[in-house]
Amino acid sequence: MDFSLEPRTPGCLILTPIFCILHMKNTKNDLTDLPKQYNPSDAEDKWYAYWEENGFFHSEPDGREPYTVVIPPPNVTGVLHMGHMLNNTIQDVLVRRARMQGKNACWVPGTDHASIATEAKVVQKLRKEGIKKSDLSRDEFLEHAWAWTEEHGGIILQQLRKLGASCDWDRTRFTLEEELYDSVIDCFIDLYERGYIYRGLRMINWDPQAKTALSDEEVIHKEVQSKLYHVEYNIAGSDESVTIATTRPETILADTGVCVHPEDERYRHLIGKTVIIPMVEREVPVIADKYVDPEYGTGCLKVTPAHDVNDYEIGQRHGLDVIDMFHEDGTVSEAGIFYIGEDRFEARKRIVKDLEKSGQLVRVEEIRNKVGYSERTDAVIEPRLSLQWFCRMKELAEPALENVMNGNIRFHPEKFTNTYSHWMENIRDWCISRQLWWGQRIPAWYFGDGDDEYVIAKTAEEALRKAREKSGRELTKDELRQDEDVLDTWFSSWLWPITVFNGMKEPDNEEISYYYPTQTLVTAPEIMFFWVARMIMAGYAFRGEKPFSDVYYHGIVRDEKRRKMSKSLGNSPDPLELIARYGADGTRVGMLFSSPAGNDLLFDTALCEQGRNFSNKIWNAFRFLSMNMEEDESYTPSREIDPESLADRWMESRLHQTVLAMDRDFDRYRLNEALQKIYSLIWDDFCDWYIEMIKPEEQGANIPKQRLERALGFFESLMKLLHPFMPFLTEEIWHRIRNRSKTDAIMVSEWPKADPDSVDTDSLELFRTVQQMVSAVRNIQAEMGISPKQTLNLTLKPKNSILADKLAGAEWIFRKLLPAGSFTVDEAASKPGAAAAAVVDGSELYIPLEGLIDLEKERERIQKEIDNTKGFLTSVEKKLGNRQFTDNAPEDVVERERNKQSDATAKLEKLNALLAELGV
RNA sequence: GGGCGCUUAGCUCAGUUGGUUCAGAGCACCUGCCUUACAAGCAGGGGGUCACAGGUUCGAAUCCUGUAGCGCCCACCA
Repeated sequence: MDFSLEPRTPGCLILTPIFCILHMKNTKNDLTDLPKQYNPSDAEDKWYAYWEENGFFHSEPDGREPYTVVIPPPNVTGVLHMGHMLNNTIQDVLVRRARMQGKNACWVPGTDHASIATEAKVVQKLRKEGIKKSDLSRDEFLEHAWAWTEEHGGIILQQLRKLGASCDWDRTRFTLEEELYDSVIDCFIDLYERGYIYRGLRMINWDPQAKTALSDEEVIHKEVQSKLYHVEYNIAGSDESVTIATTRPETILADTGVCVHPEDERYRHLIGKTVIIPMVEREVPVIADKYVDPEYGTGCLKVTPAHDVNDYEIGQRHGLDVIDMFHEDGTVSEAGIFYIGEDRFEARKRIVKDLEKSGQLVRVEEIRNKVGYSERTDAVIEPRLSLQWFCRMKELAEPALENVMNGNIRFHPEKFTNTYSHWMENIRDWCISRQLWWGQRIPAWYFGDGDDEYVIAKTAEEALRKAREKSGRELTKDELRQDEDVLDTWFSSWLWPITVFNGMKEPDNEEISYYYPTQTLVTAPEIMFFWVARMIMAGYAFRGEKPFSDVYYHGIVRDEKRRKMSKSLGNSPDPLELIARYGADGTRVGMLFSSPAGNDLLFDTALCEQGRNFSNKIWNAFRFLSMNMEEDESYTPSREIDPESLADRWMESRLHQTVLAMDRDFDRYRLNEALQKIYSLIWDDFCDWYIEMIKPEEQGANIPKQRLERALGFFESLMKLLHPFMPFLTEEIWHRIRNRSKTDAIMVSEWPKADPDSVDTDSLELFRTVQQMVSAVRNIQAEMGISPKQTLNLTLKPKNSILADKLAGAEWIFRKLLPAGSFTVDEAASKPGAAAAAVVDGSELYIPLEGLIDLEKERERIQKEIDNTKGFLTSVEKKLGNRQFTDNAPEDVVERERNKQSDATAKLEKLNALLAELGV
């Protein structure tokens, strides 16, 4: 195996390796170099190349705490779809944040050889070229497969770069590369020696299209409309007959018995007699077994041990013959006697006709039943008796179950532990051999005439030695035959967190010791059994330790109609087109906005649009700040706030508040909530209020230098908090805000520290009052139809003197946000005649509107307020009037209600007074 | 057949320990604004019996029981 995953770069994906440090232009109001709209594609390739060139993605073991994530390896020949987009966006957000927190973040990328899927694709491709797989030798076929893999392999990894994935590309692995291949073989041998792996004749799930055995997990049961055929079987040596119901009449040809319930009076007399199978005229015994449900069908069961799991078991119990009537491709074999060479479903049609002709088809009933389909080929699964390799699971499952149930491994959302435990408690042996060529070949070597004698060995040499030892014969190399089959893909994937660090071959190497156990696995619940559960088992089996601490299950990406996005439906947007249209950042935000853990994502491009708009908002916020820079002046963003400025104190508090909340969200894997918080902080708080407040007093003037530097300081922190979600834009802004050294990237900057002491609740509260007052004025402007430019004289009547001082100090804010002519704060103010008024938080505000006011409208406004307040007050008073409440509720709750009551009462009084002044 | 989950504004969904205007957010919608960062924008606004029926409690979107509808997982009923 000499396959290197050197990324092959398709033309459309060439990354621009050109990088130049951007210098901020301090050209006042010269916006020629800053377009009004943010253009993501310019920035994205540039910054990705920058990150890669500076080795920011690469991790080496060191003294820091590791944060390791292994990618769920996509199929090597796959292309990026929306599911990958979501999966990898989430991983990237987690990894980027961990990196900024100072952890040694290591995200290991790679691809999966996807045995059955890839082989199917290669077979299909060869068929188009007129080559049948059966015409090729194993080696010839593998050559084609490798060629295909090299041609298509790694495209998906290139595409992940477009998304911004901060994978450690130096660590890219492939499940079929030599080291991993070897590890899988070692694993097989080890489990064999420990007694977990055995070879046996079992009823397995056969895929007649792929011509291979499958595990139980690869069978999908679907409910379908079927026909239940009632067929008459004659009793030998009598005129009597029994009617038997079956959904698969073609298998009549392989019947070797008829079974009834031992206590079924209708059929008791038949037990021990002989029945003649229709068509083939074979005489088979009538047996009794409690398995039969007398209520179902006719209460009489035909037994086909070779083609049904239950029938096989019944056959075993009663010593029935086993007649296998199908070839491996599902066509009828010689053993079927009739319809030889016909497909199973064709044979079914024909036998129904023939039975009808012979008068043995009694009736046909429409029913709904479950039929198993191959997960990969969608072929109807044929239960088939076959010699396969199995892995015994019960003991392996024990620690895997225990450590999830006791919280050592946490699932997010937690509800999936139920599904997991249910499966683990009922786990069955795993069929691990596949009749394919693309995969790790089973290291079993047969000698002698049959398949009974074999040894397990890694190499032919070793096998020969062992075989000689075991047989006591001087065997030659030619007498050894290696098993033709390969291992289930998942038999290599379950080692992924170990083998990417070479932990099978060198269990104590520095890397595995440092990076393992990994931290978070991000995947879909669909593959919980295929992969997650098995990785946990392998973790304990081979390292005595969990493979990861947390599993984040995300949902399926669906379209607006809740249909799963798929190629065949054609309802899946091309991720690269989305990135081209909305930017990688916009697309990432769109994916995360509506995607709490565990929930399906109803994808809508409107969400990406929102993400793109957000990019533009940030871009323009930066554009505005840069407009205010003096030419030839250098600016150093500052996190020293002006303690005199309410705007600064408030913004500082909001920042710390948000960091605290985001950290909590991240700890609980609520990524969308963390995103929404930083989104709102930037848009609603920083842009809509903070920037508005620091705008220059006069047109044409610039924001004073220190104030601008503080704004830039805030902006930098905001960009850091946003970086895990929108890596490209934030990096772009980061470098534009100030000239930086080549290695000073936001992606390796420090995540803001959450400090509860920096949350100044007084300032938050005061600013909230100011906001409400400003909004009240704006409401009056809107409702009265007053132009926002119309100068207003503003009088505030605060509820107390402390607030009076504070509001007086905030005059500049009111003036900045409102077209205030005069501004008065007076505890003893009385309302001017023709004025609009509002009550905010116990304080009043008046706007004289001589000539502008519509008294009737104003009355309506006030009356509406009164009605609302009254409603609120009565509900509070009702509560307080209830003795049960005041006696039983905690003191502070009652106290709160009392406060509400007095506040509302006061407000109501004021409003009534205002209304009275307006006259009736 | 067994298990798990969901039902909150037109749509998609938050709502943690039952108690702060808790009935919210985004989108959509309505009104007014091209206010020199941003119309991909700004300001203002309307909209919900929290699926239904009971119960526990001073108090329920939140806890319990039942009903209906929907979804998912598991299972060998011909």
